[in-house]
Amino acid sequence: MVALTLPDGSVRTFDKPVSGAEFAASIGPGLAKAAIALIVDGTQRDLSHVLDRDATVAIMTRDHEDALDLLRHDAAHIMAEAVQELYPGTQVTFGPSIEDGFYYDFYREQPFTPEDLERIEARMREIVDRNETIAREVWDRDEAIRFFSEKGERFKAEHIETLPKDADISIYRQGAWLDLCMGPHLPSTGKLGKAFKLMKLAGAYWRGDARNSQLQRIYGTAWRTEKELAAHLTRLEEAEKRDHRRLGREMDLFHIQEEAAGSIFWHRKGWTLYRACQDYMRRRLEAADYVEVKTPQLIDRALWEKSGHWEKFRENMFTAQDENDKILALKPMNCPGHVQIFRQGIKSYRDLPLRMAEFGACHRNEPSGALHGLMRVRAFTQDDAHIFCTEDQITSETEAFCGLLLSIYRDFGFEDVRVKFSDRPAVRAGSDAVWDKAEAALKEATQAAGLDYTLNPGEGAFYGPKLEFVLRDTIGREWQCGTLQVDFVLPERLDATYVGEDGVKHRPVMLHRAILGSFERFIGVLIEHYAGRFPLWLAPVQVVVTTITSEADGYAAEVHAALGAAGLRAELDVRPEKINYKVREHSLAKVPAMLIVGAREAESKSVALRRLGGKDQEILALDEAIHTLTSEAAPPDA
RNA sequence: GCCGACGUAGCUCAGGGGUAGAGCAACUGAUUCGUAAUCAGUAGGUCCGCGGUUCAAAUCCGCGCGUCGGCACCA
Repeated sequence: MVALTLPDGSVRTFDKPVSGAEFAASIGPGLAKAAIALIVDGTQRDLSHVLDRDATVAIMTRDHEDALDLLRHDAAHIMAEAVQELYPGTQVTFGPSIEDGFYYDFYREQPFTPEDLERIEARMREIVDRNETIAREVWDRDEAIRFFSEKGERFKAEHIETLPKDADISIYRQGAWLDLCMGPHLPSTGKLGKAFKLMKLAGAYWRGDARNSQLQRIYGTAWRTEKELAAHLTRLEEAEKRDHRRLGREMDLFHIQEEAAGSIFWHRKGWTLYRACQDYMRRRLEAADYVEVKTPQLIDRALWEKSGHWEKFRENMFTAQDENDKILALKPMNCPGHVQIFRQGIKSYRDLPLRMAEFGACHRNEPSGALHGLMRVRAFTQDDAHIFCTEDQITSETEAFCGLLLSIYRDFGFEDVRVKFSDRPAVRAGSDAVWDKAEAALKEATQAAGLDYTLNPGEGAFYGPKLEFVLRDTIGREWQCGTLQVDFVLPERLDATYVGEDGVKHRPVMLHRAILGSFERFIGVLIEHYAGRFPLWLAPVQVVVTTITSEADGYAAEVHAALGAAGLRAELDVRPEKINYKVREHSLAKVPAMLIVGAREAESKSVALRRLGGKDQEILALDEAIHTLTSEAAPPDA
């Protein structure tokens, strides 16, 4: 007797073991047809899995929340089958399901081309039409290794060797093709359906290690229905429209050119946005009792040797030589400079915590393949600060920092913040006792600030644990911006001390912290988050005054002057164009507000206020319009 | 840095061994118009750079640079 409990609590009993497919059929023919897998006591199984003991069993259909993963994983297998049919000699490696789709990494001497992708996709559709049965087999380990080795599948053979000795070696066979895989899988290839598409070719390394073989990765996307697929493709187009590189050009914010790869040419409008952010940050830091400093760009190699950067970070540092061949490095970080300021004069415990901020322009020689618009650059300015404090102050300083960070993110329109906590790495400086203390302090402070965190075990810096703050934007993408790192090492290396209450010299702890991260990156995130439609306080041009007829030109100039006097960033457009044309142009330029004036407005000293994207307009007295706009344009901390 | 693709007018892109092409933008002129494209005309090019092959190279080949998509990297 086998008693199987369904999720609704009902129990069905059978005289002898039944397969999942038979179990589904016993419930109903519709379910038998829709079933794609089982969940037995919480574990996913193939539909062919034999239920031979009492269990709780759910039948998974395509509508189940985990079904997409299964479909995508099968899509990866079907792609691998198609590739090996079309290109014999290609070796398979791994092919998992990922967010929005799947990929499979292949080893093949000859590169795949975009045309190959079309052929592969067409073959995949044939395999779906063939509706091959997918069957699980359990093989003997040595036999499996021998089989794959003889086939020339050296990556698979190597992989089996690294599996635990007691692991089941399961093989999935579909038609004439087979692959080593944990499963589970769909009952047949036809169940995948048609809602998939191969997307792009990319390089990847075997086991993710740059020292290993270079593999060719093919990415695809797969969905339950063709409608979902179409929606996904539309989402990608939308994301492309808000790409900060595209908007940066369209909105005349900045550009990059090859003579300065990785550095930004900020145009007038982009620089206005940048300054709005920087002015805001400066006010917030001042209000939070930070002091602002400025340290040198070029510093002698000797200091970087002392700080440890020369040893740990040399690869990423730009250097210059003076006339005596002395080597200077462009600073990649501000910390050593800040310690030099701290060391001037004698510091007492009464000076702590000392919060030293700098809008520090840093240069790092990032690998060429890493550069990406504003998001990954070689020259950037951090909203950097170092808090010199005692060990006892770590908790309160961290808590205050988290509060400040959340408030600032909220002002910029980000409510959704995730925290990653990275604890001690294998190779580290400092005693376990100090690490215990620092890790505990960080955790405590994070919780006190009301933040949840996920653990990144062993990912801390060699000099201390760290927190990383990740923003989620309007379309759900995540961006790492803020960071807080506890550092016991640098104060020691660069000999920073303070005199304690006991009259004896002590080492301060340094907290490295940034909220926006770099202005470049953060502005990139802002552009994409708002799709260029900035709130008034950030918009480079806040309002355009424009005319319906040239009769109103004189009045429009008065309005423009009044806006300027009220501190608004206003432009005047008196070109003799149709109003439709001008509205369209300024709308495309994403100017948040337009004041449109014609003969009527000139007569009554009023304006027609039109909001970006708005359907209609509001007729207001000029004073009233200025009042409305100036109050909206006030930065959130004002 | 690695793999692949790409680099032609301000932008988006076509072309391809023998006067360099379109749309939009720009400029000039006309149009005075009520909320997302008025009409006509004009001008615009080191076809990424450097070498090579060729009677002839934007086109073919080599090297370099850059960009894009991934991977690796992100102290």
